[in-house]
Amino acid sequence: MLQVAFIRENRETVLKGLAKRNFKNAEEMVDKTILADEERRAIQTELDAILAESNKLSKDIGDLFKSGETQKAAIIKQKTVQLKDKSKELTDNLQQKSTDLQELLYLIPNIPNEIVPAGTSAEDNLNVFQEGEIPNLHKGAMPHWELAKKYDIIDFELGNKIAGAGFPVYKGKGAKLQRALINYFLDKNTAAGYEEVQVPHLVNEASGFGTGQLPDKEGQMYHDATDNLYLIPTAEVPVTNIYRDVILKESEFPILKTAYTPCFRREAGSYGAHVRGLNRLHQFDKVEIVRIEHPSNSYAALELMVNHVKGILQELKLPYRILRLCGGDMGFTSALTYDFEVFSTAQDRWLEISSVSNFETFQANRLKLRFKNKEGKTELAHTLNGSSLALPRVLAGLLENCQTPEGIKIPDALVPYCGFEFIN
RNA sequence: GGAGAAAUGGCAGAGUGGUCGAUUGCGGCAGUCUUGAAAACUGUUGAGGGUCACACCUCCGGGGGUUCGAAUCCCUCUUUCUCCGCCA
Repeated sequence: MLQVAFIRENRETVLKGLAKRNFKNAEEMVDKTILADEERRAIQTELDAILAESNKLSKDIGDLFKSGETQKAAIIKQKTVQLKDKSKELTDNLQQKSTDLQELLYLIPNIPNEIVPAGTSAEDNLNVFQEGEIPNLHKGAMPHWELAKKYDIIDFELGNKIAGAGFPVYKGKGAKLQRALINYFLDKNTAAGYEEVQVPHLVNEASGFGTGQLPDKEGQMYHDATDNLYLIPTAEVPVTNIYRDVILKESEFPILKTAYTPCFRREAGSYGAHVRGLNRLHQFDKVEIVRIEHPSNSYAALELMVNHVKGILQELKLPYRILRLCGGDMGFTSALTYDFEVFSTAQDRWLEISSVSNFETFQANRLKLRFKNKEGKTELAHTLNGSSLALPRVLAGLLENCQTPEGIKIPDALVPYCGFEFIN
């Protein structure tokens, strides 16, 4: 969430940013927030004065008791009763106003970076880079779900039986290929300096709030009501929350983490042809990279992350492109996002396989993730994350683009991880 | 799952109703000494709100209560430790 002080002091910038996102009722929301903040501070000031007086009187009573002047003490005691009533009332008001303010702040998305293109939908995203050859497939080339069936490497019906739609079962070389991809991605990430971590796949409410999944995306996560835990929609949540409520030393920057986790998404309301096969799942595997950066370095870091993911796709020899997301298509918490899409030749469409974002201080503010700057003051850090990479659509692209009449030709980089060169 | 104990600043650990946001030690930072470092000595060192800056306010696991006054008493939740049970 944005800092109130920032909104207060940069009203125009905030409004401009929200306009880029096509955020509705921006002016109303922002002014409501500023007003709530003013009211909150006014109540706080009033309350503080009463508490100060009340503290003083209590001390006086203490002194009077010590010197045996109990009668005087009794008189002062009566005075405090009124103060107490007033302070109780103000405390309630303050709490209410703070909650109101908090709720407003939760509703305001991050301000897009200068270079984010204006726009309302995926149509307006900016294609900033593209490479890799789109293969000419042989006659009879198939989409991945048919290939999966033909070679018996992914069983959607079986997953359906065990859990439901969107929970595939990977079999034989399909399962092995999954494991190979995970190991390959993790190795690439650790080689680039990211420390590998294994994290819980369920998180508590505080973690959900920390990275911004709660309160607004509640319905997209699986929730265990008995213990009030959420199945993670991405490793971003547990990994970034390692640094919730942490004050770093400036020398600790940068922090680089990578984690493999399954990801669980309810994806309520998504049905139809474009979610077929591996295109959209309730459970999928992903290897994530997370960085905690000094504000002055976060955009250089974003660049590094983009180049890192590029390197992997080059090595896999998959045709891909990079989009700079427009204001309307960007995630709630992001200031700048690059999406990677692999071309699915048999489906003749691009599939998103990675999303790399700089959140600036938006998450850090919720997380209370700070560092001590050179002046010794605490300042919010910047958080970034990206997929490196999400498995199902990489697999879809791989199966479709690497198909030959003789079978699926595994990219060279993966062969040492798979232990086979062909799926046939 | 059952019984008992505990939760205090980066860490260790005092404090059991009144100038306590908190003794002390370690660690961190700055300085003195030193060619430099170490050691020693001196000083400094939690977070948030508020203010031009002070003042002032809040926070001793979370929430609630008693009291003029709570780190300290009561209730409750969470977590940790010890013992027992179960167990990959």
